[in-house]
Amino acid sequence: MMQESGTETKSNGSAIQNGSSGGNHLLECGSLREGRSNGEAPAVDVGAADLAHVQQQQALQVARQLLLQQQQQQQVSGLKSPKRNDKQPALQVPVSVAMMTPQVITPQQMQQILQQQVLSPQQLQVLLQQQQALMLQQQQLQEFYKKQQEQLQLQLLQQQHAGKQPKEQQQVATQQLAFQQQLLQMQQLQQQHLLSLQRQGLLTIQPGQPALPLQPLAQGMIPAELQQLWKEVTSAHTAEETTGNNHSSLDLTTTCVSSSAPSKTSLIMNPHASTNGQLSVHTPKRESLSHEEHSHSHPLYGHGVCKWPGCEAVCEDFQSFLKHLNSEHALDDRSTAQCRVQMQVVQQLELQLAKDKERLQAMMTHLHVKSTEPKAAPQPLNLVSSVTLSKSASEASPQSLPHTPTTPTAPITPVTQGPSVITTTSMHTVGPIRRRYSDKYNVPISSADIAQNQEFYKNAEVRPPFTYASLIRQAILESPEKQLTLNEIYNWFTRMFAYFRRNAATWKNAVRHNLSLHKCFVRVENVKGAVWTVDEVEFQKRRPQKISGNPSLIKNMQSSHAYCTPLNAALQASMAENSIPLYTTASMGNPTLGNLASAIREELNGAMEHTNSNESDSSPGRSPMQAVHPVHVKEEPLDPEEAEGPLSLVTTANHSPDFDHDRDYEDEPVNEDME
DNA sequence: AATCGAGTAAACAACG
DNA sequence: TCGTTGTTTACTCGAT
Repeated sequence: MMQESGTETKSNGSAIQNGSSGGNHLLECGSLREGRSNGEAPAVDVGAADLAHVQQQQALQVARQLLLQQQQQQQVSGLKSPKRNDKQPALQVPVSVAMMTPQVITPQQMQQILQQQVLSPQQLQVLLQQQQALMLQQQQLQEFYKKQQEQLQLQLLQQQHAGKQPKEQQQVATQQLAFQQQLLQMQQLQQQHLLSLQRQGLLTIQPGQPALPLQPLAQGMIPAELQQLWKEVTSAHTAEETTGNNHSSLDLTTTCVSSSAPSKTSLIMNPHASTNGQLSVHTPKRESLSHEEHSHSHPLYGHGVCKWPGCEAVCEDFQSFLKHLNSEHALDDRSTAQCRVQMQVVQQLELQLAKDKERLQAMMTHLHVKSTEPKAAPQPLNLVSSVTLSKSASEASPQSLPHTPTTPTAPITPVTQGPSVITTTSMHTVGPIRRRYSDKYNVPISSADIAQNQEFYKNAEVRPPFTYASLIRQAILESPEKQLTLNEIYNWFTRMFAYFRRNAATWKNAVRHNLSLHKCFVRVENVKGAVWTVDEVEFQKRRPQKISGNPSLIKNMQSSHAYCTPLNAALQASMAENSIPLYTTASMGNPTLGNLASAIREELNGAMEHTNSNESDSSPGRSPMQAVHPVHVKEEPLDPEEAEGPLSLVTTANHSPDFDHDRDYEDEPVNEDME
């Protein structure tokens, strides 16, 4: 087991590297643009030539709003794209989102079409059929594409092992290219389809709007939805005639706005990304898209100002804004150019977002948070730097463990990390702990974290980021008499930390080892055996050597005047939030949370004290708990006869109100009645 | 590169 | 005899 420790750690490192490597290089969309310029033949020629001018304007507005909203939606959602293998080799043939998300009429668009009632039911039927056929094609293509991707990855894996460039890979790559071309053709087809719609006045697409081409597949309506919509509309269809001409200069050259934003990291982190290559984006509701609704949420209108880039024209109300929009930002070269600029901006922002996400991912990976779905577990944000699990845990439980769900007070998980990153599964793949922040003082500890984490560690099988020595000391200090038998220390571990409910042989050995090794733990004999106490002086002695790392942090800790004051305040606030009794002394009821918190704070204080080289142990930073602690300073074990005094009274007393006598932990039943 | 602290494993002895 | 407790050594790893 021990020999595997190193290898496992190394393998973790390699996994981390794999996980953070391989940026996605997306295909240029020049070919797409080129293909589109060639194919403008309308696929459908529906006789909708008599659209009324008013309706036309309305459709124009609605379509613009829709498309803008969709664009915003995509920006917010980080361009959801099919989730693929996390460990994509860097050589993987990249695919642009545009290719993976062919154009499909979105529900909003379809809704708009239907609401405008610009088509007869027969015409809609035709459109419906076309749409269904297109979607069927897309699904088939995407399935094929997925297979191709998997095949390619297999090839690449083999190639990595062999260190050569086999011909098969080139063949697969060629196939990939061919398939991508096929997808391009598919998109062109769909764009033609949309173009035809647009020419019929069904859709008015502002030039440069990337929404349509970027529309993810899942946002397209599934046939069932279309059918349902179709029924609704046909049942309520009135014979309203629609006439008129439309803008026909649909500018689709901006289709390739699909940037490289959906990087791998965004895939990993996107909680909505499903694993089957499809998107789990919620299907937008078929809500009514009246002007009133849009007037409150028009992306280009807010606070009485037109938000068109570089405009900022004041519009008294939404109607005037619409007029302004139609007049000033009509479909012309200028607006088109502005749209393109805006697209560039969006693209850059998406790129930046992708980079930042990737950076975050790398940071978390570096901090031993395994983000490989479905691994990783909820853990406190402040602990990620040091929370790792021993290999023994992973070896003892290679299977999926029935993890205890985290409590409501579980520490907050990193932001933007969806379930794909923070799940309750498997934390047992990480290497052994080498550093704990409680001893290193280089990670800021929030008191809220402490209080919350205590509850967290009770339930979540996450290794506490404290050294054995710190935990042993804490266990002893929490006891009323500041002394515990070995078995009681064991029980404290298992009671306070779910992690120590397994692999008992390992950590118990470590506890014994620490008790013997460190001078700060003093064995005191009594009639029925021996108890362990803490020599605070020795414990404080051993810490200065471990002050390390971030000097600025220590400086900050020192410079933050009255460090303990905000800590206490925050701690109390946090405990109040969690309905935890405030601690004042160690003898208070249920003092565990406060004690642990204060103990850790002591360590922080100790670090600060020792950085101030002239400080003595009796610095004002001492916690209330420590103030009342009787400090045992004994270099030699007590004479058994001496120990028969008051100390012996508590040797068998289970002082903790919630002491678990009946808890039977799986690896090794705790011997509760040893004495 | 050397050193140190921490974690892990294991051998061993004493003891009940 | 067996399990627990306690000590010690050896080793690895991460940080400095």
